[in-house]
This record gives sequence, structure tokens and C-alpha cells, in this order.
Amino acid sequence: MTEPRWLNADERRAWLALVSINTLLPAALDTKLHTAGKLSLFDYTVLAMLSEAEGRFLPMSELAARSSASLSRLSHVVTKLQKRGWVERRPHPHDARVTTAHLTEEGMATIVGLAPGHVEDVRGLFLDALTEQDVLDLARIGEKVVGRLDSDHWILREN
Amino acid sequence: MTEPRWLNADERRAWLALVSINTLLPAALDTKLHTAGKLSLFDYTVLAMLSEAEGRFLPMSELAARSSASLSRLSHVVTKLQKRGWVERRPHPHDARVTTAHLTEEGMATIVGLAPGHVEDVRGLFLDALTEQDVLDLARIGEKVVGRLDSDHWILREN
DNA sequence: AGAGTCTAGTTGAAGAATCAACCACGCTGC
DNA sequence: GCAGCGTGGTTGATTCTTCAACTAGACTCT
Repeated sequence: MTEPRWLNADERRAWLALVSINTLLPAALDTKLHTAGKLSLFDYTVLAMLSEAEGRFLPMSELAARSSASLSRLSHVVTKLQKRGWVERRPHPHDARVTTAHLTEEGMATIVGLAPGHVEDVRGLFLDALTEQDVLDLARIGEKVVGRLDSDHWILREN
Repeated sequence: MTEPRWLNADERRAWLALVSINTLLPAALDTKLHTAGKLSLFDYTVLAMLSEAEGRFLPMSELAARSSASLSRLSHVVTKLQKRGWVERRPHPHDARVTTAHLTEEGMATIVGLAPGHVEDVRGLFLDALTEQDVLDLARIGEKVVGRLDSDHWILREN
């Protein structure tokens, strides 16, 4: 039992700020999106990832990776989005284990309608507080942290 | 209808990293804490804030502010912590609207037991990835963002 | 070809978060 | 001294998330 290395003042500042952002930011974006279109930030992210994918479809596991979610969580959400007509499930032609999630026209229309407002919200709530240098620093630091949490994370993929 | 200002490459990197951290970090800490003591990161935060408060008690609204939560969320959680014997509710002596949450001896023992492991987890999952300069930059940037999200946030209080 | 193992995904139940409605108290101004 | 408004807090319904259990197809090794 050696004494743990407690956080120093700056570590504590960084940690508290991160935890606070972590609760405040998604909450703010969630309520914005919920009033704009009855969906959560996570729902939005799923639709956005599909809309940016080639052919506007992705296997469930790839979609889960790109939205940092468990397959279970994704499966439930896709079921919900499917009921709203925004997403379809289809079997993969060459591997019967795989399900692909496809963005429907209606789903595409939804996200196209929501995107400008959402980007403005991200700016207003977050980016507008930062200088160009801050943005660079945050990208660098953020990617380091992501790498530590998940060294195979998709945002770190070269390409 | 003017064209929205889409994110540039660095803004997108910063934003994606933040969102990813935001889902991965609490999830990792939640599972650690859950195996260590059947509580969530939010439960832990509530106990920690009480343990650091003078007299080990705080009004519900102050506790909500310090854990960045809604009063509703906090109320549900305090009810749960109360059932486990870690927290007590008491009426405020001079303002009958106010409820104060008090950390019990048992609650204090719980958090004292959990804290060293939790600090190690925070280091292992997060701080160890960063240089001293990174920590400073993150503290600076993080506090800017918190200030934008909630200009009265307690972590920004002088002293 | 069959057993074992791994990968992909789904499901149901249980616990947690949010939202809106609500109650009780305090403060202000008349 | 009481009407009206703001504050502090709780509650219950609904929605979300997680967890564990499970199905089914693919791969490997013999």
C-alpha cells in the first residue's frame, strides 16, 4: 500500500474542466437537437456517420465504431430510427452474419435539414470560445487521449 | 438562408476527439468504479464533492452545481445513496425550502477506500497520455469552454 | 465433416436520465 | 396580511443505456 499520487493543481483543473464539459456539452446539444427534431446527439451522430459513408450504408459494427458505441446500444437505436423510416437494415450479400444499416432518402432529408443548425450550435456552444491555436492544441491533446483510451479508434486511422 | 460555416479540418478533428473522449472516458471509469464498488462515476462525484465540502454537507442545489447535474437527477441519485446509508437528507435550519445532503461516516469510509484506485484510473486512462504542457493547455482550453457553456460554473470561481 | 471457437448482431430485463408537473416556502409590494 | 412570483426540491412516467444471455454464421484444425 503506497500512497497514491494525488492530482496536482493543474491536473485537477484539467480533469474538472473535462468532466464538466462532458456533462454540460452533450446536455446542451441534446436539448437543441431534441427541440429541433426530436432526436438525441447520439441519434444525430449515427445518421451523420451514415450520410458520410460511401453508398450511405455501413455494417453495424463499423457504425458502432464510428459512433463510439456498443453494438447493443446501436442496435436499439437503429431499431428506433428504423421505426421512424430514417434507416433500413439489410443483410450483407457475402457474409450472412453482417447486417448493414442504410440511410433512407427520408433519413438523408432529415439530417440535411438538421445539419446547418447543429453546426451553428457546435460553434456557438464550443468552438467560438476558442482561438485557432486552441483548436490546434485541443485536436492534438484530444487525439492523444483517444489513442490512450482506444488505440484502434477510427478517428486515428491514417487515410 | 445563408450557407452555414462548416467545420474546417482542425475544427473537425478537435470536435470529433472531444465527442469520442466524451463517450469513451466516462464509460471506462464507470466500469472501473462499478466493479470496484457498484457505483457510477456520477455517484462517485457526488460523494467526492460532499467529502470535500466544509462539514461534509451541502444544500442540494449547491451539490447539483458542483456535479454539473440537474436537481432532478441529483435528487434521484441522493435517494439511491441514502438507501445505501452513504448520505442523509436533513432540513436546513434557517430556510425550510432547502434540503442539505450530509455524507455519513459510512459514506466517507466508502469514498476514502475508493479514491486511491480512482485517481490511479484517471491517471492511467487520461493524464498519463499527456505532457505537463498538454495539461496546462487543456486546463486553459477546458475552462474557456466551461465558461461558454455556463459562465457561473463553480470551477471558475476565484479562490 | 464435425467440434470448437470466434465474430456479428439481437433481445429483454434492470437500472439510470430526462422532462414536465407539482408542492412548499420565502420575498416583494401593496 | 395576503397576492403573486421566484426558488428549492421531489416525484412519476417515459425514454435511454447497460448487461448478460442468446442465436447464427464463419473459420480452424484434425
